[in-house]
Amino acid sequence: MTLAEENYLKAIYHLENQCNNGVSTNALAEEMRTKASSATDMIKKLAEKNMISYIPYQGVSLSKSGRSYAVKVVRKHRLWEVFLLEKLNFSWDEVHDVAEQLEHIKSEKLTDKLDEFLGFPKVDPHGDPIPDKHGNFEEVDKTSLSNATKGLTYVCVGVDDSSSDFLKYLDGNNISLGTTIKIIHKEPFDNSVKIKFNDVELVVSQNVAKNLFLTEV
Amino acid sequence: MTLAEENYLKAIYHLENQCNNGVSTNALAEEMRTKASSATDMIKKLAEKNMISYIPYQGVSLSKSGRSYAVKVVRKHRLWEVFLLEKLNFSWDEVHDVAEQLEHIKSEKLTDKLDEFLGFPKVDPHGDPIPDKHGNFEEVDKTSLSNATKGLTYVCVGVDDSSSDFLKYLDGNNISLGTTIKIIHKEPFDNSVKIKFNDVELVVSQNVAKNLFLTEV
DNA sequence: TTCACAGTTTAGGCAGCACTAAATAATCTT
DNA sequence: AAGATTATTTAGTGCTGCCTAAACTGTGAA
Repeated sequence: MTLAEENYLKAIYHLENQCNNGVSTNALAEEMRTKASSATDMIKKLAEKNMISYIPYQGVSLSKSGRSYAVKVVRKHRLWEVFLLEKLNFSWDEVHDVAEQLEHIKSEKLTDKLDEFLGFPKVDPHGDPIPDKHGNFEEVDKTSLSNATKGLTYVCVGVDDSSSDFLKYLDGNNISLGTTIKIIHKEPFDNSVKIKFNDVELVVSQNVAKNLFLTEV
Repeated sequence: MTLAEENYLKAIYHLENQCNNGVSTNALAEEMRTKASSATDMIKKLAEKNMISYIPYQGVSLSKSGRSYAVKVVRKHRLWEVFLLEKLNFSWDEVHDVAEQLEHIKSEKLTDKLDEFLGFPKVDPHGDPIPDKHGNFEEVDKTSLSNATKGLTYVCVGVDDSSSDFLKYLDGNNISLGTTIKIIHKEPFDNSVKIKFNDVELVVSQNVAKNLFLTEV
């Protein structure tokens, strides 16, 4: 599998997780920041290799081996993120881009030794679960802050948009994974949410609220 | 710089270190395990980018920026080797291949943080010096076992052939970097050498002797 | 039901990096 | 110094992954 093929597989994997139906060519092209015709080319190659099932004009979905391969790449990505954060003291907004490169290193031994070195972490710095050696992992139970209920208390367990800007925003406001948050008020007008954590109150926009994942305590 | 370009630069760097004159197209092609015509193609590209100076039919040599770039790649390679050996418990015959991949990760921050994490090591598991952030390093003073003098005592400081088989041979005979070796006898007939270390005597072939580097104590 | 349009695929090209075969330059021999 | 040999380069090709432009498919609106 080439680097490009791995990236496409990963993109299909992420898109499948977002909406349960098949992945359209356009959606894939957009995710890959490329053109639909390029996506079609790659789709054919991946279908040829039995990594995806593909009916022209009907989108694609991962095959068993395709999903397994994608999960391996995701596992590597997330392990490297933990390594960068915990061992090399990267900040959580910096880890993603470097992990994008490291995830393509081909050495099962490396991956497993790294996993061991890190103490078999269960989640990455963004709260996403890390598959084990066999590809198994538990999805964390979570809802976005937008869907949280007024008056209840939650713990921050993940972020959806792992863009550097968003993570810096959270850093700047002292929100990190594990922060306990109480929902003070939900403003219907603009869907902003007033929250309270560490004895401070903060109003966050709908955009922020949608990208912050919580679990009720 | 693409992956292929980086590998060519590194190859030119290694060849320049071996013989001081310019690097011939054929030598480069052989080092890269490719054909001379492919080497010529790449030579043109690298010359275009001012990484090497090139006069057709006269071989190539690294420019200032080419050497600087090559040294950066070498630095990364050797740092990753140390990481794999010391942190992930790879054996010294396993580190090379994985480091070949890791050396191409593009992130100066990663390299420098890794260097720091490892405690700014001076040499890699094969005894080769690790350039610092600025590309500076000291060549270790060493002679091969073939050139060692009968009766004198040395310390093993490096290996030339970092092939897995050779390193396994050394492992199997309990020779590692730091081992103190006394030259008992040099056999003129086949250039084999009888050495003594850790109270055991061993006869090693010319091939082994040429690839083992020592420094006198 | 048909038409318009969005979504998708095909056709044809381009750049990177490899290859083979052929041409050319440098060097060695005698 | 000329021919033979070796080293190197050029020409032409294939493969990957991207592109644009054009053709095609499927669907929703009239």
